[in-house]
Amino acid sequence: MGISDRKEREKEELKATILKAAHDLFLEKGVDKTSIRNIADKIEYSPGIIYHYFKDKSEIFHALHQQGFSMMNDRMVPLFSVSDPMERLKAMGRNYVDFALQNPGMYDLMFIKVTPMDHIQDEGIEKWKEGSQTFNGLRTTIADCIKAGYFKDQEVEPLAYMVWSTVHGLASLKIRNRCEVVNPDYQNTIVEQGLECMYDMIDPS
Amino acid sequence: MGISDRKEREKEELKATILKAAHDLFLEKGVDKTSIRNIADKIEYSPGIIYHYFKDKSEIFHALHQQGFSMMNDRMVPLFSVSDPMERLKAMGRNYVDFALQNPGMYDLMFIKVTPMDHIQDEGIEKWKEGSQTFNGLRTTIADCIKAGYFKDQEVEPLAYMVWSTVHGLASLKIRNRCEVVNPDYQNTIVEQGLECMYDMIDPS
DNA sequence: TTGATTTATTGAACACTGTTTAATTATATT
DNA sequence: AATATAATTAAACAGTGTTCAATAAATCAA
Repeated sequence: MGISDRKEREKEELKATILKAAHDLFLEKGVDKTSIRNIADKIEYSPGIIYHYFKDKSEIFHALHQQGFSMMNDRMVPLFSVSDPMERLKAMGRNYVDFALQNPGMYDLMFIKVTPMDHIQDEGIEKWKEGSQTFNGLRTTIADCIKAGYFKDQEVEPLAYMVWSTVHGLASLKIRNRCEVVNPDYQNTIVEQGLECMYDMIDPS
Repeated sequence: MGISDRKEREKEELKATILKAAHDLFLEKGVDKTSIRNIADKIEYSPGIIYHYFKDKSEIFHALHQQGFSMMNDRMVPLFSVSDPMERLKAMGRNYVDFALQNPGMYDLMFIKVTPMDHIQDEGIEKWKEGSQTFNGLRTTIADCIKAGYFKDQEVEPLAYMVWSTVHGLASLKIRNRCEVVNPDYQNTIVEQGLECMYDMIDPS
């Protein structure tokens, strides 16, 4: 049975090669401008081969989408060693924004692009597991904050969604070039300052 | 000179017809799935004609982009009759989110899609006028809030960007289907509740 | 009204896209 | 070595944005 094992392994290898090429290409040129033929050229195979490893283009994007969440989770996990929940919440916020600005292509796919969510719904992937996991980290931290006496009279779920919305807004408006309306003196630091501003709102000292 | 006037008028008419067709089509099918040929079919002209009225596809999107801002401004202007600045700020927030959820296609083009901003930068349209105007309304209102004693020790610009980010986040995560991670009991009302939650943060009563 | 000129419009072409499929090559099994 | 299975390709299809020479229509000058 060693042969079929090796074949299985080789299949996985080519699949990984395709994913890596796709990843590199769309970090370099953007998701929209990366074509199947571009990927095929990069790995020096014919375009058709890709359809033996992925159902369609959106399945490739979905795979990268998952990789992105695993990257983000890897960065979030260490923060759970921060015992003060408010400090942890702030650290998560900064971490989120930093991730977005350092990996705009990935962030785009994870939180802005339509495609990967379409795929999730089409395939009936009922629970968007990676996303739920990340959101749950936020939910838990906010629940901890409430237990610690912060956010009087607030519910966890709307609060978590609002905090997420704020950091997503800060990052995505920047990524999608909507910050031109901001006073030029603030352009370079506006995301950072906006984040600090959120800190002051959720934790008036 | 009446003839050239009429020709000018007819040219404007066809240009408006193209824009209307484009507008209808992309509200119906989405921006990405609306092609030049679709628009040409709808107005019963050949595809080539569109390039006599618009430089390229992104110029059409930019024109609709501007229409969107004029729609939004029309909804914002009346709010300046609200004299209490905090009440006005809250009303602007609700108005913004409502606009986004009622016109997701337009909102997409105005604040999420890459294309129209690309065009603005390529063409050297130095000051994104429509956007600046809308943002300035927010800036003014927040400055009024500070004068009225709200937001102690905060700067206008970061605060305005943060508030904008929050409402943009609330709306865009919903529009781009990222709310599936939210507890199903809250799904339908999460944007509304998130907004209320923001109200409590900026105006702790 | 005719002929010349300008303008509006078309249709075909180009290079690209995602995707499918029959044919081909390579590998594994008997 | 012959057969069966799997991997890979090349070609095709229908679509995309865009350009451009050819045509049709409208205007101008005589």
